[in-house]
Parts: sequence; structure tokens; C-alpha cells
Amino acid sequence: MTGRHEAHHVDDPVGVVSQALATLRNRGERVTRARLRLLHILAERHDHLTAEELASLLHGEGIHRATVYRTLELLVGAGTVTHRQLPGGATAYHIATSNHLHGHCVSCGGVVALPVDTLDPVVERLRVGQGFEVDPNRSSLVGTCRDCRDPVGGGPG
Amino acid sequence: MTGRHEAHHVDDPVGVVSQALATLRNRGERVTRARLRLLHILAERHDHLTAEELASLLHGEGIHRATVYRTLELLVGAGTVTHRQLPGGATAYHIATSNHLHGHCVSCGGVVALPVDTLDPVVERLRVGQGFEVDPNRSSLVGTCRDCRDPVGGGPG
DNA sequence: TTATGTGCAAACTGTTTGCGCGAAG
DNA sequence: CTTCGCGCAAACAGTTTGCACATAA
Repeated sequence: MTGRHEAHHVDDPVGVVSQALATLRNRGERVTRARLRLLHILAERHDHLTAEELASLLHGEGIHRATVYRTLELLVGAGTVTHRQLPGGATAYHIATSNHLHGHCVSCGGVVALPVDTLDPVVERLRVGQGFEVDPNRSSLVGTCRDCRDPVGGGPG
Repeated sequence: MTGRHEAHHVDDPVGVVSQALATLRNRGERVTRARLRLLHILAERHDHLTAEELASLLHGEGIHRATVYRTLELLVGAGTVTHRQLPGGATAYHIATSNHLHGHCVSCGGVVALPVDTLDPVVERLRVGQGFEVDPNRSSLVGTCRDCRDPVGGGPG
């Protein structure tokens, strides 16, 4: 087994992008090179990419920082992309496909995917107990990831 | 039941501050007016206050922005204060007393206190299943609070 | 063609830093 | 007295915005 970080399996990049494009069309938005590229990158790399990371990736393709920010905002508004604040002040974005929960490692700063159903019992409990309706998709659990807890990598064998 | 938003009961502001001061002394840090004031404010107001809010509160007392940021950083380092990123990019701080979990309401933007043991089952499950050690104190659940789900406040009224 | 998106540069918010004086120890 | 913390102002990172030109529809 590959074990470690196999986490993010992308459901279907092409389908995801098409879906997103349909949404844009639906909202009367134009399909431009910048939007296409951004969507492709986000659909293929399931990690959390910061706006600045995306900007510098796209800079080489002649797409301007400001455009990246504006497009990201647009995509978030369209619901095809989600965002969250990273410790440090930057904003990270990822495609709004496959529901999963995120874990932020305080040690390495990384983001790991956690099973989306992890919070299910909590969701119910908080809804009935506190009247608070949790949205796992937007929530983050903060802690220490496996690699940082066990740097050597494998314990038994 | 008094119900609604009694949430944050402060454990003991004076004790909390004394404790924090002891920690500072212990670390060879000096006790200054800025640190004292910051600690007092954070101990008494259990909400999340942003650095800028704290800065403007203390500005009237002749304490400079930069000092607030530096002091906050120091207190976080000493473990007497915790921080988290707010949607929008700012950082919110609160005293590191009474463990509780936070819920961010996407509707009103507020922060509500949730029972700290809410995540207990999740913590265990993630530790054994994913190797991820969750720290509820630093984690946030995002969703919709009671008041925003039920604005009128009481159904048959 | 027409309306919208983009590049550019400058404004802005939130945060950090070098420097010299003042205060805690 | 000595060392550390503070005020100040300027630097910084990340993000937003007004304007004129390019481009999708």
C-alpha cells in the first residue's frame, strides 16, 4: 500500500469543469481563458491553493493577479469553488466537488482531507442540542497530522 | 432555561490574569502596562476580539498598534492566548482559559460557544483512523446558529 | 457590435520591523 | 544600571478597485 498521502482522489476533473462552466453560462457569465485555466487547475489539483499560488501559477500564462482574485471571487459566488482562511492571513481555494472535511496541521501548516462523515454524529448532536447547524464542508478541524506526529513514518515495519 | 446566548461564562478573570502573569514571569518576560491591559481585556471579554479591535480599544490608553500585535504574539507564544483566522483575513484572539469549541455562523458572522466535549468521539475516531490529532480548542465548526435558523425566536409566540 | 472581462498600477487593510528612548527588574 | 518593551513610521503581504483596451457572445 502507498499508505501515506493518497487522500485526494479527484472525482472527474473534466466533468467538474464542464459542470462549473454550465453554471457560469447559466448565470450569464462569459467563459474566458482565465476562468477556464483557473477551473482546470482547481479541478485537477485537489489541494488547497492560495490566491497568490494560483496567481503565480497563472502569471506565466499571462494572466494577471487581479484577474485571479476577481475570478476566484466570481467562482466562489457561483458556488463552484469554496475558500477558507489559512493561518497567516491568506485565503485558500478549492473546487467545490466531493464533500470532504479539512484538517489543518498546526505543525506543518498542511491541509489534509478527512472523511466527510466524520462529523455526522456531531452535526446531529449540535442541531438538537445547540440549534447550531454545522456545515462540514466549510468547517476545519485543527490539530496535528500523522506525519508530524510520527515523523519517522511507519512504526512497525 | 434561560436559553439563548448566555454562552460565555468567564471562569475567573482575576485568576486567569494572575496565572498568565505567572507564566510570563516564568518565561523571564516583563510585566508591562500594555500586557496587563491586554490580558485584562481578554480575560473579561470572552468574545473573539481582532487585533485591530484590541488596538483601537487600547489606542485610547496610549498603547500603540504595533505593541498590541507584538504583545498578542507574545501571549500566544506563552500559551495564555489563542488565535484564529477570521473570514476576511483578520486574526481573532481570546484568552486560553476554559476549553470550548467555537461555531462560526455564516449568516450573522458571530461566534458561538459549543460544548467542548462535542468533538470527543471525533477526536478518537480521527486519531485511530487517520492519525490526525484534533485540538478542539483551535478548531472551528462553521454553520448556522440558532438565531439565524429561527429568527423569530420562539415559534408559537 | 456591444457588453463584459482583463491588465495595469495604485489604493487599502492587516501585520511586521528597525530604531532610539523610556521603563521594568 | 542594564536589558527589554514601547512608540513611531515605514515596509510588507494579501487583496481590492478605477480605468481604458481587448475580447466573448
